[in-house]
Amino acid sequence: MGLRKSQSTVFDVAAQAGVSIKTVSRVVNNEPNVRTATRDKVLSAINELGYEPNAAARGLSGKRSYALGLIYENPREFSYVGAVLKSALSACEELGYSLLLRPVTLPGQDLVPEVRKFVLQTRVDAIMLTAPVVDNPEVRQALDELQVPTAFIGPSLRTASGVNVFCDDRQASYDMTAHLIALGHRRIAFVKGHPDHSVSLKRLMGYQQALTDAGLPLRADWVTQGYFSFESGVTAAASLLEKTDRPTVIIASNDDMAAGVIFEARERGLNVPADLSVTGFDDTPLASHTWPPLTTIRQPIEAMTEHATRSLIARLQRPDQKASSLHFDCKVIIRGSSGPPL
Amino acid sequence: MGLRKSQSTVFDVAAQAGVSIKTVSRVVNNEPNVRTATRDKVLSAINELGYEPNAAARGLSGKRSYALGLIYENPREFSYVGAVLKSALSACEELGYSLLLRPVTLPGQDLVPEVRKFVLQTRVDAIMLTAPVVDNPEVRQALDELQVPTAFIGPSLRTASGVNVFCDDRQASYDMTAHLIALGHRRIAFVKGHPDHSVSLKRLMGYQQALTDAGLPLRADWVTQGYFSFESGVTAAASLLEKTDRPTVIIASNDDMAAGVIFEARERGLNVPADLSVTGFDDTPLASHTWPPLTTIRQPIEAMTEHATRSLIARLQRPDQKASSLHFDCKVIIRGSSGPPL
DNA sequence: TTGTAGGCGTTATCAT
DNA sequence: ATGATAACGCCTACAA
Repeated sequence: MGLRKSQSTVFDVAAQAGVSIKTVSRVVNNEPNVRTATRDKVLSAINELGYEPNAAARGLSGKRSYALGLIYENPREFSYVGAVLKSALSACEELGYSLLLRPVTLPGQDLVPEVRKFVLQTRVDAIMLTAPVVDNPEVRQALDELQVPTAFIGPSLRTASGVNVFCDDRQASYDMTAHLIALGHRRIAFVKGHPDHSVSLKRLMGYQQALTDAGLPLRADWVTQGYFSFESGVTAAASLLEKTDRPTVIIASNDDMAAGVIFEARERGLNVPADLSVTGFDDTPLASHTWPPLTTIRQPIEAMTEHATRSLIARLQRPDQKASSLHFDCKVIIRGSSGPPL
Repeated sequence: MGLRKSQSTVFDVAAQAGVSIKTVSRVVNNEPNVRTATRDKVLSAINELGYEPNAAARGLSGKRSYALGLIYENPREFSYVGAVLKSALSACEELGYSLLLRPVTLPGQDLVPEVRKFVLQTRVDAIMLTAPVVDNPEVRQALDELQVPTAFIGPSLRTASGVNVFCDDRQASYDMTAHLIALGHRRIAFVKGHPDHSVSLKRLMGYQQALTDAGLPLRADWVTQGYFSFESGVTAAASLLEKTDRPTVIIASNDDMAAGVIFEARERGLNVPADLSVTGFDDTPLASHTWPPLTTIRQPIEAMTEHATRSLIARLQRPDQKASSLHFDCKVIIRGSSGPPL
């Protein structure tokens, strides 16, 4: 492989424009105190030479790297993480930031060194945390000690500092359950989410509260453990549907599991929703693609992530701000997988 | 263990270990010619200080950034891109590289400046290209002019340089079609993929060739245009199934569309596979999650990507290598969505 | 085996 | 409004 054409630098641009490198820097960074005529000269020099600032030099010299880090648990499927990734990336791009990915594995033997290494090596300006890592106390403390500005996407508790975005999973779950009760259901089962995720408990609590408020008993045998995966939905459904007094609805704590429930129902020759109603959570693309399509809860992941990203970057300009937190509403989306009981 | 406002550098480590910064550098980079005792001293100093090398400084000084760039078309769903992303990331991590993402939009008005900017600003050591960008002539030329080592994942034609991984989509499609013919099908429809993707044509050709070899006519009205999305699968199925002499099989050019076909079949009260067999391509997670699960073609995306990533990085150590290309086999996976015709 | 000097391309400081 | 010069943290040369 030959030599790479050497890329032009601020010096080249400065020479071409007949100014100093500092002036070039000012123009590139949109700093004030540059005469319009001067700015134009520099801009056209930049154009002619095809100059692009070197991010490494910038990061070394200045204090900031113009990069954010996104820490997430490596998923089997990108339903949730994919949505976060996509909107974080587009917001970053628009604001001139890049996004560095750091998948981790939970429960991690020792996430702290990994996170430390990530932050220190890359010198990201800030970190974004998604569920379930967002609730990991070790990671949070490590970040706190490193003094990295952090955005928390869907944390269990709002933090004393940083950017928080969340929605009321408990309420959403309550609403879904109440909706099903209103349809006439009395035999309502529930598939819990992964125990590491704080939302799992919240969704369970909403379900239980709605039953209680309606005067229905809480039957422990109608609550099964799931792990947010399709397969765990299949397994959970199998155990719920083999009972003689089987439920008329299964509420799954996410769409992947709900798809698994539908799958298992069909395997057993049950019709959805005639014989069994099924509902999910998240309104991922999958929810529209099952047959019948899933009644689910739309959580505005994109909007939440975009807000978190923008707030985080805004906060980098003006530090020492207090914690901010923004609440987003969830919404029950009714599709074909649910209906009144027979 | 206390608060560390400023992160330690090679100088701190050197002082702590009583050596020069160059020796620290040697240890950090596993260079030879360091006495074991010296190495140990340095290592423990590194440990005590919690030193981590600064990637920006490294990138600026040396000529490599230890980062790869991944360029992909921003997807609606991460079925294909997600698989590539995941395995590229894990290979990178293992080899001490980071991965920078660059989603683009095709057809892009002007991808060249975007790609140029990406490469020049980040100074990535190499680029990975996925379909369909991998076949975009402008992008390829821009990369060529920038003299960036490139890996091509699933290119239409093998390139004169760089790393190529691909599999024989035409053959895979042929095999699938032949399998269906062997089952007794004679009325076989096909949903094409997005015209921007080179695999779309290959998959169509395999289908046509199999029909021809079996002495079956090519019916133009049984070939519909799709765009790799679930919705386009629904639309295509609708047009195929409203015919009076409808096909007994629909071969969709990817799993998302196949899921759409199943969806539409059920909407019309058709049973799969009794009334209609449906097949997909790619064996994404979705393929196992539809009901019935999809007969499809497994393309070893992870293995291909991992190989591409490793080869690319290996090539960075020893430049001036010739082009390499590795072929991976596809395999028909038979599941419940296909069966003999009635 | 180890150390010293110089430079990578940018931003920051302090002049002018 | 503009410019000279010093960091930034590391690596590549070349010495010793």
